[in-house]
Amino acid sequence: MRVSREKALENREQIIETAARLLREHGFDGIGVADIMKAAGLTHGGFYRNFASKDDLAVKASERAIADTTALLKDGLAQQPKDPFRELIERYVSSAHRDDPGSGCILPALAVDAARSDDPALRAVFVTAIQGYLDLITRLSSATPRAAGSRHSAAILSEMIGAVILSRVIADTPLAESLIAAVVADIAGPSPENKSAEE
Amino acid sequence: MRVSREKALENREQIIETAARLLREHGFDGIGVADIMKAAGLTHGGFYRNFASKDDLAVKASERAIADTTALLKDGLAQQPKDPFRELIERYVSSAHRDDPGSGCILPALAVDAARSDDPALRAVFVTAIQGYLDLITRLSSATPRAAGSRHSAAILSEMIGAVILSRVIADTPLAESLIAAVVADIAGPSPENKSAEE
DNA sequence: ATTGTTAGATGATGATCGTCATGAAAAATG
DNA sequence: CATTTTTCATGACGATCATCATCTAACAAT
Repeated sequence: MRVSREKALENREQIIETAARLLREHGFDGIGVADIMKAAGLTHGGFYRNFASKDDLAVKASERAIADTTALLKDGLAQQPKDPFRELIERYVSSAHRDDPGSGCILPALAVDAARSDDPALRAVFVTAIQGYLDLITRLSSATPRAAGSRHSAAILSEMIGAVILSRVIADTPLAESLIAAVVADIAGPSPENKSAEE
Repeated sequence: MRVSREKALENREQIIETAARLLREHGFDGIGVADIMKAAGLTHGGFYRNFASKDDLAVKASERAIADTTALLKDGLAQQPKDPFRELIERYVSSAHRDDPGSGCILPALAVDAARSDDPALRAVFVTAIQGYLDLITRLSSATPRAAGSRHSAAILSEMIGAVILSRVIADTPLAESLIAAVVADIAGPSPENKSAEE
């Protein structure tokens, strides 16, 4: 059957949004087209009118995921104008991010899958995302009077991503919380709240 | 047909070794039982006489991968008794490791896949591997008179893993080599060869 | 030498995969 | 109102998936 022009566009957005979440949760090879369509409230029939292939959807869903998390991050950092760098680290390396890969950064969720892919369009999306993060970190860390300012942004980003990935593996062990705390302190220094209590 | 008792054991080892490589290269969901068996020089028929399931093979292959890389690493570090910590970092965060996931550490290759799994046995293998690395880093970094000695091992391991993953995504871009160099310098300090030239 | 055991090849299972042809039905256009 | 256009559902395509039953031939034990 047919549907209004705006409803069709809404459906397409819904597919991309749903795929952005499910792909991050299950990986590129861990979820199928039919399941994505069903989760989006449609059947698998209309898929190939909207997308050329599953790879094509993966590209668009990854771009969407980046746009969504970037917007969310921008709002979050604006709320903490005093120390946006620390805010970035505390949001990124956190149990909340660890427990919700479906709405988190694509790098810890899908970068390994992207690295295995031979689709240049997909890889390009991830390269762009990495460069965006490197720019952001360079900007925020250099503006802050901390040891992090002297570190290369690539070193900081590597540590952030590795920490989220490791924390997801050990999510249900005693190690989990201490790893997050250790990495946040390593990158952003001891937390200001505890600092007064220490001295 | 049947095969000698030692040949059968040899075949089983071959399956595990082949799976250890292919799973690291393609991910748990990226390679099938039939392809693994074929690459091991067998047909898919005899698989379930050796392993209870594909997950069971994944556990045994992951354990094997850890044992192999640990042995390789131990040999490598023994060759550099003066500065084993730097040797560890330079071997781990390297273009060689980036370009050969099939015989590299399972953490950058499969930790994301393991985090998605609900098989407790598989997750346990990875948790053990992480703890092993944390112990190794603690041991080596504290014995070395460097800034790394004051960093938490979890922070260093996160940075190592994140760097390898990122370098695999950007493998064919100009960024690739500079990221590796930046992270090695960040963890282990400026390389000794260049140090004399700098000053 | 005979016989029982068993490793692995053959082949089939149902499920799921990505992809696409067709049809129906409603929106868009005249 | 009539006609054309287009979106999505139905359903099927062949390929591949993990898993297993069966068979056979050669090793192992007698």
